[in-house]
Amino acid sequence: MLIDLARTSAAVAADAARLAKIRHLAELLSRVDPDEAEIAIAYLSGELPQRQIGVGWRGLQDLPEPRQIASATLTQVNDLLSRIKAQAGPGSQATRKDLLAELFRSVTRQEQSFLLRLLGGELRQGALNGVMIEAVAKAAGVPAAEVRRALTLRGWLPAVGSAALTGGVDALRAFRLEVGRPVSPMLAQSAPSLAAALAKLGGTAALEWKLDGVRVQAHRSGPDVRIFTRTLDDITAQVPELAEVVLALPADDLVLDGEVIALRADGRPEPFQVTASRVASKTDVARLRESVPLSVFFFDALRVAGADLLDLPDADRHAALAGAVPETLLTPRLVTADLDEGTAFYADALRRGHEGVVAKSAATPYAAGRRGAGWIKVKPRHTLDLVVLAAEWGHGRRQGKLSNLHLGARDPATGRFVMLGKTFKGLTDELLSWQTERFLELADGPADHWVVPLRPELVVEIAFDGVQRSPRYPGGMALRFARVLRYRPDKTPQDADTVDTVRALLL
DNA sequence: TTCCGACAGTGGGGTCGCAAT
DNA sequence: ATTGCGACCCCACTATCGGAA
Repeated sequence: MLIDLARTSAAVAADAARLAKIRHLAELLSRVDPDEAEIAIAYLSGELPQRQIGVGWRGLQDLPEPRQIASATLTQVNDLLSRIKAQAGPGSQATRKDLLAELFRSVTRQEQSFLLRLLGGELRQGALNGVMIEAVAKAAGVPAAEVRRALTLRGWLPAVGSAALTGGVDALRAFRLEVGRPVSPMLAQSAPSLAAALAKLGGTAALEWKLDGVRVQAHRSGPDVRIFTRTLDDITAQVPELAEVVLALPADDLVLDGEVIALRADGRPEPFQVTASRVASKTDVARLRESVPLSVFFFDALRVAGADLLDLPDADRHAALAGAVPETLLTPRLVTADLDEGTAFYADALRRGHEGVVAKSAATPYAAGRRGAGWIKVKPRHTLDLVVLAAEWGHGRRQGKLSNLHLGARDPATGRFVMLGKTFKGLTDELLSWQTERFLELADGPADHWVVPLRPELVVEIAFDGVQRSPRYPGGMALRFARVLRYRPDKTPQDADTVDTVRALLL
């Protein structure tokens, strides 16, 4: 029953302790019908079996009142969500809305609240994939490591968890790397400097250029090639030149990990927006590949010539990769324990317009998620002193706090401030409280509105990765990945950085 | 007892495809 | 032709719990 999940979710949310959350979830999983286990695991980890159904925050407005008595089963709810997803073409939005209303009319208030959070993509119960892995392990009586391993290979916890509940460890071990089915990609942590990254890895590391493109996983079985993104979406049709590259390799049973990127004629990278736009385009691909050709650089191999490599150390996997693809397709790499040598490699990557480097432990096997810190990215950081122009009220745990800052640079020509973007990152709870009070003193207009305009008096030091062209902001440029470092009470708005300084970073 | 790894939460800019206007 | 929405590309950071040291 849906009500059982809604109650479990509420209990999970009410307990701060992770072990208690795991207990609540495991108890639910222990009594769920095996036929509905996949749905239960998906919903309680904030996912939908359909992945996405075309309903977002807007579609969740103006829903009907709940009924009094709970009767909906998981299968009923899930079938309705499938019907919503299946809508397409003229009139589909109205039909979607009708079906969604039908769903919400058929459930109680507590179920509505759960569905709203689930469909809105913000479960806010303090448990998602990571906690659910533990809960599945507990309910199925298997080691969590077995669940994690199967998840890496299958990439979809509801399927893995359902198998674990039914078939235990044996069922989990049956998950193998399958060519044509994407694997959860290994992710990197970050470090503030190359020295810090090398220290974390303990001496010798493999350094690789960090290219500012789109992560791809290439699968080839004989003549069949499939290309997947980080979220395991199939983008083969959008990147035909990549499929051709893989098809031209001598080995015909392959899974490779790499980055696809648009390069200019001189070999320097295009801005990320160019690569992303090209990769996302589904129409006119044949013409686009002439005007914006994509290049691919591989940095890992999960399977070469039919041999699975995931459990091998990085050094061995890379050796296999280097044997399988020509050097022109390899991400430039340097294995070193020497900081000076590494620094020169990093500086060279930046000079050529790339994002930074990734430092890798030579010993680490391939594992999904961030566990193990086998990969550490290092990127340079810019900073600017900007003026807070406005602030937005926060959600969730930031409710009641002014959270999101509108940032502006000084325009010497007009004496006014030009907005360059927003940020909510880098703020401690203490700082959030302080700035909320301070902002209400500076409020220049109604403070009960979503956005609270401020007199431009506060200077804040902002870190960011770069400046990009913006179709949204008046200066035609925006900061990428802006975050707060600290307030600068010692500075006045007249000391703030200017739009000219920012524009110089765009070029 | 202290430290630190892993998670969840809170949102950022940009772009595409699609349906509605 | 334009606008709004959902989805997904890139992502940084803090708070918290609980196992490791």
